[in-house]
Amino acid sequence: MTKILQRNLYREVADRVGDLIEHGELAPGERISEKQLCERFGVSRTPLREALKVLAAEGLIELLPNRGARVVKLTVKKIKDTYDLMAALEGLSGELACQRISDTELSAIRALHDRMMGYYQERDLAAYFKANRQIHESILAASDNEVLQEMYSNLSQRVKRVRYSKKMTEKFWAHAVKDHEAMITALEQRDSHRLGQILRDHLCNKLDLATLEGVVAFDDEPEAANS
Amino acid sequence: MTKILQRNLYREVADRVGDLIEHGELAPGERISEKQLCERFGVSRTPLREALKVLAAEGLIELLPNRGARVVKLTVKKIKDTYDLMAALEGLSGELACQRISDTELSAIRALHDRMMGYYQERDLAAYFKANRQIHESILAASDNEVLQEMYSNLSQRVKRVRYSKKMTEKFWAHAVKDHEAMITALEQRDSHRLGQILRDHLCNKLDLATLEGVVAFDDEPEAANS
DNA sequence: TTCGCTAAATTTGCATTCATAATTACTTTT
DNA sequence: AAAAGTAATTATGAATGCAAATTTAGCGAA
Repeated sequence: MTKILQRNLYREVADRVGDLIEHGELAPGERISEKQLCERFGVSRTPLREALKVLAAEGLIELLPNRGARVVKLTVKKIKDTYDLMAALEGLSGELACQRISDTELSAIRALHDRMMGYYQERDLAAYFKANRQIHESILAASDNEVLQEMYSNLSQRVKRVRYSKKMTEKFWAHAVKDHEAMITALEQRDSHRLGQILRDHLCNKLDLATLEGVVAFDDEPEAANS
Repeated sequence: MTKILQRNLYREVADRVGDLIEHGELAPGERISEKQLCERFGVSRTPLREALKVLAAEGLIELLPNRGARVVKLTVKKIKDTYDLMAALEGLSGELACQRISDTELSAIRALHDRMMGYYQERDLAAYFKANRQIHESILAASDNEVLQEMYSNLSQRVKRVRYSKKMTEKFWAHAVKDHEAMITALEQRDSHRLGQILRDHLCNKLDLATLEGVVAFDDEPEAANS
């Protein structure tokens, strides 16, 4: 039962503008020219403006009345706040997953976990990351809470463009692996409280503030919106 | 520093359509006629359609391609899921508030709490509810996490139209009051873990599934979206 | 009567056009 | 030359118009 995906022009445009933001082609704080984007995508202003409204509601851009759209500037605080939230949501997903997960879902996650451990042994970082992502997504899916999933993916979208240095240290990696061992144990024991705790802490580790400082432009006041 | 509030037609329309949904004037699952709403508000289709896009992004309505907009049907499961999420967010707000709250904010909440207890003694339900809401909002504000606040108010919007019977029983009320006593204690002790726990459990109590069953129409499949 | 097909009417999606606000460029004044 | 005020330009906000899809109504056959 896959979600019905609507292919409207405005949705298409919103996705593509989102990509531009993610890949930094639209700079943070930069004023988004409607005309320019219209020409780029070959659409009229109507669907483009609808797309901008949606992106604003999703938190990727902000709309200043009569003054156009701007890409939201990600400050360190904003990223930190978003990660705090995502950690809480991951925690909840773990708790719910423990209560609701089916045996087939569980064994699928176990298989993913074992595969991932193999990748760790081989030091195959790319494969490890992929399996890792799949595990977290599977737990989220097993939580069987659509609102939660929707909100998580929205938050994830917002910080997607932050690409902190991916040079995982050995120590860091070992720690993450240890987390995952504890995770699968808690999940198989249906220890919801414990899995929740692990997942909350686990995500916090992912956000290394030190590396972050260099990536995000400035942490000054978001905008001098008032005249 | 109040948020700059944009007064665009589309935002105005979105708010008013939101009100219509909240007050049940637009029935769940009902097809929303663009023309009808345009005439009602005296605006053209452009801002109305933009408003619908935003409302869809906010989760109040859903847009079917070429088939118009529908008010999202709230099933018992969806409401339950939303409350689970809100509970997690309230918990997080408590944890963060403990870490970040200032003394002046704290004493303001203490004052609110004491006032609320007075209303409880007098059995002034309306005043009690108002103070209660203010306390929760204050904690949320003290958490100093804008993303969290935004998400919480969005979720709260979604379930606003669910008005379960407000006949608070004595026992129930006493329990809530007890929760609040524990809350203010934990907050003053800056016991973040404990306050988080209390807030998570507290909200769960608010959602009485028994009373809910009668209010929400049906809990059948959300929609037969596929042909 | 019920089912299926076809055509009219309605509704949605998008482009274009008009009005208004903001920005830029230019002129004038000190 | 710098600052300030004004006109020209550009961008945004909203309304209208047109094409395509969907829904509704009407008709005929089983």
